Amino acid sequence: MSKCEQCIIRQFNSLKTLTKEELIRISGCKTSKTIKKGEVIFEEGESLNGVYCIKDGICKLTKLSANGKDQIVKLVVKGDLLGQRSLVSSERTNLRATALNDMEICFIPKSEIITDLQKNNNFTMDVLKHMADDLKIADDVIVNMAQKSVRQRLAEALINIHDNFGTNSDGTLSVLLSREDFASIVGTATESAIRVLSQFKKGGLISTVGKYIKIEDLEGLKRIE
Amino acid sequence: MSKCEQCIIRQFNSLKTLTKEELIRISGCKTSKTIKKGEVIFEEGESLNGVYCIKDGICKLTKLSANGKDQIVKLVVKGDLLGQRSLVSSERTNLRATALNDMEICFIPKSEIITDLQKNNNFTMDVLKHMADDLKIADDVIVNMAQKSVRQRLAEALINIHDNFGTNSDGTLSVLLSREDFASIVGTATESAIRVLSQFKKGGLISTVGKYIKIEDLEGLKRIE
DNA sequence: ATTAAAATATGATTTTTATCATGTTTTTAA
DNA sequence: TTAAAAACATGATAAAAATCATATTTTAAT
Repeated sequence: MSKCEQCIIRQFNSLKTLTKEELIRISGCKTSKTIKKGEVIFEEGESLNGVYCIKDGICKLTKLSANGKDQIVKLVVKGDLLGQRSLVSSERTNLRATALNDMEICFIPKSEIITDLQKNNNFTMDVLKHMADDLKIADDVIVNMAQKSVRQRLAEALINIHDNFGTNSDGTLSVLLSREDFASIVGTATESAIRVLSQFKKGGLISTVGKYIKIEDLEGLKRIE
Repeated sequence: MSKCEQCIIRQFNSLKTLTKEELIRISGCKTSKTIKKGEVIFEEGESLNGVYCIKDGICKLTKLSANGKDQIVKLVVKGDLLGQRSLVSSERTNLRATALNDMEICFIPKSEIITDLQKNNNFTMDVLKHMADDLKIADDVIVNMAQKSVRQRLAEALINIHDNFGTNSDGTLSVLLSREDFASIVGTATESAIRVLSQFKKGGLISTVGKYIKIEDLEGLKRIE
């Protein structure tokens, strides 16, 4: 099994603040998992007793609304930590995590990492910093959901995915999402998401390469009213 | 000037985790302010170099959307800390804070409290816990904004205000908001908020006592489709 | 390879919500 | 106290988005 202290991924998240000794201890108690596309990592309402470090792949965090539709709240990618809230509160998760492609993840038991949280203030501060960033982003999402049209939200979703999750060598968005997923990010009906994406394509704002989407006119997308 | 170590308000927020010595030091460098209704405590984009402890009153945290409308992201009341994010990051605020009624607040400089954040792990952990709670609430708001109708969102807003901020002796909601504020919480046009509240009143779900709103049928509000 | 299921697409219609218009009431300030 | 401004109210209309219906295409399973 691979060792945390030799894993590059930790540089991308709060684990980078741990000392070599702490990492070796964590490494000894972590478990690695392979998750297949579509598989659920944890359910809404489940008790998490640890955090996941995403070594590879992407997953969506969703919440089931009263109307029966899933809302995607966040996309979590390679390098991110998953389930940080479980470190702080003993509450159950409020979100479900589902793999969007095949993933490699490591599970670190809460019992082990909580020691670091209590002793290594650098670690706590870094977790806090990430949480503060997430909160700021969440506030922005609230404003967008409340004030912008479906077209605008979808245009922004494309731009966000482009900026935050990168592109393949041919310029297509590396994150592959179904139209239903897009609808679930934007908070609209699947048909509406399909319609708007078709319009974007007709308007030359995006193009498609197989199932992948390529942004052709970033400025145009930003200008959507 | 009043002393933090004798102030009851701190029991409601993370300051409760500070030791008596720490409190005395904080007390020596804090400044008290009176804020009048409608006054802005800080602007979006301002650099905050400290946190505010709300001794009395209520304020709204808003963000200006590209369409020129303000969106209320959170209501902050007596007992809450304001500007915690400034403790963690040196970024500018992403929200504006405006008093909804006359307020008493204390300002604690970042330079002083940051020492505690670095040395007193209980304090850091409590701030972290609050941030995690806020994040969970924000996620719920995102889902509501994305998936629920204006009627539902407004009904929930009333219920939230009732549950979290309490009522006056006659049962009216203690938080007094204009119809524009309600619209800004729910993310709708002011006219729509007025219309829906009128419907709720006609339907016997709420009543009004002067400018105050009273919930008459809590279960009915919860049943709104 | 063939069929079933899932995902994508698009039209027609209805519902929801925003916008515009205008009037009334309440609050504020001179 | 009175005029002006702000807040509240409501109707008419337009725009946005959801829903329903029905194809078509793609993917998965036998």
